[in-house]
Amino acid sequence: MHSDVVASRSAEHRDSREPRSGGPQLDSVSLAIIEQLQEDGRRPYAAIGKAVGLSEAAVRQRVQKLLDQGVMQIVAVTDPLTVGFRRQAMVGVHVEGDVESVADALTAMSECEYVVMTAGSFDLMVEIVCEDDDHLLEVINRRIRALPGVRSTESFVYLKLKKQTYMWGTR
Amino acid sequence: MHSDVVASRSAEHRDSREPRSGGPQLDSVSLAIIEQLQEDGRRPYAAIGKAVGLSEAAVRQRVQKLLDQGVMQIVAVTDPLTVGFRRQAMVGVHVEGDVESVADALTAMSECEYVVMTAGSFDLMVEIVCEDDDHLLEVINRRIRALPGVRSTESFVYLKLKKQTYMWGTR
DNA sequence: CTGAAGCCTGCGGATTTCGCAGAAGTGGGG
DNA sequence: CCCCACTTCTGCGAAATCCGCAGGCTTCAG
Repeated sequence: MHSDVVASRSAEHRDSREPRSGGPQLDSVSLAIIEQLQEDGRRPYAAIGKAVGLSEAAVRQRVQKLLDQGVMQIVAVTDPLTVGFRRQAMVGVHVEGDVESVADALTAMSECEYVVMTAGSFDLMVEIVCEDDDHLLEVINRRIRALPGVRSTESFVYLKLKKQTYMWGTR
Repeated sequence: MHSDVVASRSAEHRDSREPRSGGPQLDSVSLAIIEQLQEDGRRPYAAIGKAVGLSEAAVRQRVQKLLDQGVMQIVAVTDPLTVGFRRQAMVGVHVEGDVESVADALTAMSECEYVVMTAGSFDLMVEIVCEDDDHLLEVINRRIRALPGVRSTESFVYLKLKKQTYMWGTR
């Protein structure tokens, strides 16, 4: 019974990967629980309960619900460079026509780790994670620029990742 | 079996919070462990061990080391909009002089969630997470632009976050 | 009033985590 | 070649944690 994650997947077909914008309102207790797990994703439920004033079982139920609803995920995050992805880039995209459909196409590409619709001189910004220069070139020039609706792109190749945190709410 | 542990010689202890670029080489077993934890950050060590062919204690030691070295962190990640941060933006920064010192100053700001040095028309790209428009304005116009070395900035306010994954290596 | 739904608590058993001691492999000096 | 220092893996109890379940409390609608 290790993978209790499987259970939640079948219940609702909503893809938990896809962040929605107007999610359910969270009360201050759930917020406090999230803060605890942002500090340490493996913190025991009992310790969290002590911090937020709830029983261990209550914390467990709330965490499970937050995971099922896709409000948060508990995962390992790494510096991609240390795990073998040597080229990363932020790509700004100019779109003509339907921005959302282009965004969906980019979302479907596994090399696109981060896709966001923006206001400003770009319509979309996309973070790309690749293994090497050839891979990066292929993704940007052959795949992204080939998408219908993409007028032009501008690339910003990563030289050095300086900061990467997940501490919203703990300040 | 687990023969090729060519990795991790000199145990140079660096600042664990600051992601470095050329971190220690990871062998395939550590990579497999990370993949497991990218799927579920709370997966038990025994289950991971079964998946990668190691004992529970060995997995535990390796995970602890990866955390200590700052190669990965296990955290809860959320869609900021659902936890009360209503304004986000990517900011491109043009720098004159020492880019690294500007990057350090940005890294020190709690509203900057992501800081990366880039090649391209921007020297730095920064992701900002704020509570509202006033807060965003204050950060960009009063704090970032006031930094010595910052020549100009260009902002891309987030309209909709379409994708946010942490599944490098699992594709 | 009554039933359903949502959330919390307490509790016991199964599971996991934790610390430690020992074995096994590696890489120099002497 | 032997020995030592260092690293990493394994095995194993003891302690802590996780998990499912039954029950209590409150809210809300009929």
